Amino acid sequence: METEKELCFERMPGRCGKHGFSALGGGHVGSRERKPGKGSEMRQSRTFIPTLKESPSDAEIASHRLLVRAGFLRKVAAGIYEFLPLGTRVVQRISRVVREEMNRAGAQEVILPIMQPRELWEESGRWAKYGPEMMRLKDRAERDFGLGPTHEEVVTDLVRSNLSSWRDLPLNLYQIGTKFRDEIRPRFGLLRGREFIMKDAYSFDRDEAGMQRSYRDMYDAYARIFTRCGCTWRAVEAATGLIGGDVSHEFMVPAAVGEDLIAYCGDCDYAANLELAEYRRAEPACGEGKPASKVHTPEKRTIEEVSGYLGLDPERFVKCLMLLVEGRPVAVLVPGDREANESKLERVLGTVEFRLFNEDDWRRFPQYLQGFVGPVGIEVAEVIADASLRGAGGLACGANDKDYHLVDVEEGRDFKPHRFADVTSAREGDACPRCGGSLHVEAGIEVGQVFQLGLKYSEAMHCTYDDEHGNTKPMYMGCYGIGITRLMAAVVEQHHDERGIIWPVEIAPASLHILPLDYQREGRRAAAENLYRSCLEKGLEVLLDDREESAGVKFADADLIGIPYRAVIGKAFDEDGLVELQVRATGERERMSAKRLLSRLADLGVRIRHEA
RNA sequence: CGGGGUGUAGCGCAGCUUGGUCAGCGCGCAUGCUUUGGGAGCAUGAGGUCGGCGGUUCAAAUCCGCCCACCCCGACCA
Repeated sequence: METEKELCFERMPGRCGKHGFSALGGGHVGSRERKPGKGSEMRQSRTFIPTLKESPSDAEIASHRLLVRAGFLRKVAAGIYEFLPLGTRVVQRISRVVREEMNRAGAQEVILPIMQPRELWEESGRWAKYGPEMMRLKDRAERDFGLGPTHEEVVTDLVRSNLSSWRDLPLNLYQIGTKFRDEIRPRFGLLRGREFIMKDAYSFDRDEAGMQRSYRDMYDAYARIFTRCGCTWRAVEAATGLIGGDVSHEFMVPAAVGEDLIAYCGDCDYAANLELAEYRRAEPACGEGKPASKVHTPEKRTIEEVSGYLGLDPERFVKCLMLLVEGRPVAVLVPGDREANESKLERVLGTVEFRLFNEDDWRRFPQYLQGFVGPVGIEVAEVIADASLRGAGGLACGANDKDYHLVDVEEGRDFKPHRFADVTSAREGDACPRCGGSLHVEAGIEVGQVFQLGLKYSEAMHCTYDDEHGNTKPMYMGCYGIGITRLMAAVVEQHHDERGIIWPVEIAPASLHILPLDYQREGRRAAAENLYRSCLEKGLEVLLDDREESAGVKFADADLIGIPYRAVIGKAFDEDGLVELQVRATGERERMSAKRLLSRLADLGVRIRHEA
């Protein structure tokens, strides 16, 4: 019956598509005539919101669990999800904020393809470099394609072939679309999916200063976006990884489930991903000038074992890590109580082709005795020491002799690294590299990253322009990403309680949830319908729970779904004709007339929305 | 890719050790009546190739083999 009505409306001239759903909802209520409002219909009885009492067994973290339970999300395969109506609305809300801020910053929206020809990726060198994380496929003519994990190549190609004058720069193009990365291990629901929605933007400038200006504009836009989305966030210096470039910041949402660690200073504004966070080294301990001596340490191999056996602090040890770097052994020296930092090593070594010795490597190079290697007298292609070991004395280390260690070793006297570098991770309490203050370490979810790419892609792909003097120059590029769906999960991580989600108003699937209890009671029902209709006419996003469910069910679902404000029509209505406004976040309740409720919401900062 | 775990109704699970009244429970769903300020009650009912293939056996959800999917830890990483 409804289908017929819908079809019928579609065929009626002069009706635009966006009211199709209104017509459907309106038809359901009865024959009352009404003008279509600005807001879109959302009657719970007619909206696909399959809530679950129990948590799905594969959901571990709050955001995943709650988004599935509240009917926003369903899984299709590992790391691949369907967004149900409520989930889709949230994606649209976030996208709207992103669009507004991107447009305000002067960027222009485009739509770029997800399937991209191999040739473009050959040009940038990333067809070979990207590895199996890029999903590759062939079309019927056996041509190679990749599903875009990111869009530098395509957008660079677009710009180089259609723009060549300095007058047309700067330019900033962005899109909001689906990305695919064949993650080695998808996990945590939306936080690390394979298919996800991302906003990516690319700026093109005439020179470095222009690029820096574009970068700053994007950085500021990001700050506004994350704040509007209700996040607590922190921008940190970041590594550039596969995207490339020199300067980069990540936008992190602090959360225990975050996969990144960040260090930030309690006293100044220094903040960086732990992958590159620096710290100020303390003055190295010096020895008492005693000559190095050999001590018997039978079967003591780990720092823990040897330090316990010799009664020396682990920090007085030199941990000698054996690395296989492009097939050659390299020794890396770090203080015994410190962890080597893989991404720092990557930059210091200038390659990603390295690993810690595995069992085979120890067998292949029997001159290195596992558990007893040390810097003194070691024969190896290169010895790299962490900066904190420069000039240190009174050290203990492996003796390169089975069951022996050395003590009273001094750097400079007993061994000399080929070079010193920063190869260890900062940790809680270390000194800030800028101000010497105390560093803190916390986990965070990366929801956005901005890069100054420089000339990496424009030179490789000949993306050039002619300047005012007729000289051909490569464009300076930047790229800027926001994980829309990841942000959605991050917000839930930050905003939920034991009962469900608590959406920030700006990105909530609706602003107001109307809960008429005992819907059959005619007075209540009419009041709910009236309130609903005036909300729609005002353009307020509203969900009406018109189901014949018990009060408990309605409250429980409402808590789970997490719409920020709730209008309960129940007892108070019978007694005084009032509705009760409830605040999801705080549980506050206040009785008022339906009329006042709307102005009250406006006072509370609920934005009246118009259909996009 | 290595290690561990799980696949039984839409969801959550029991049953598997010891093969045979073993196709079960709770929630959800459908119908009817009663209920409606915190996940209601009664009654009736629908729904499952027990992940797939093969094997052992008189007999397999249960034992064996292979495969697949999903989850966790690690390696790895936008």
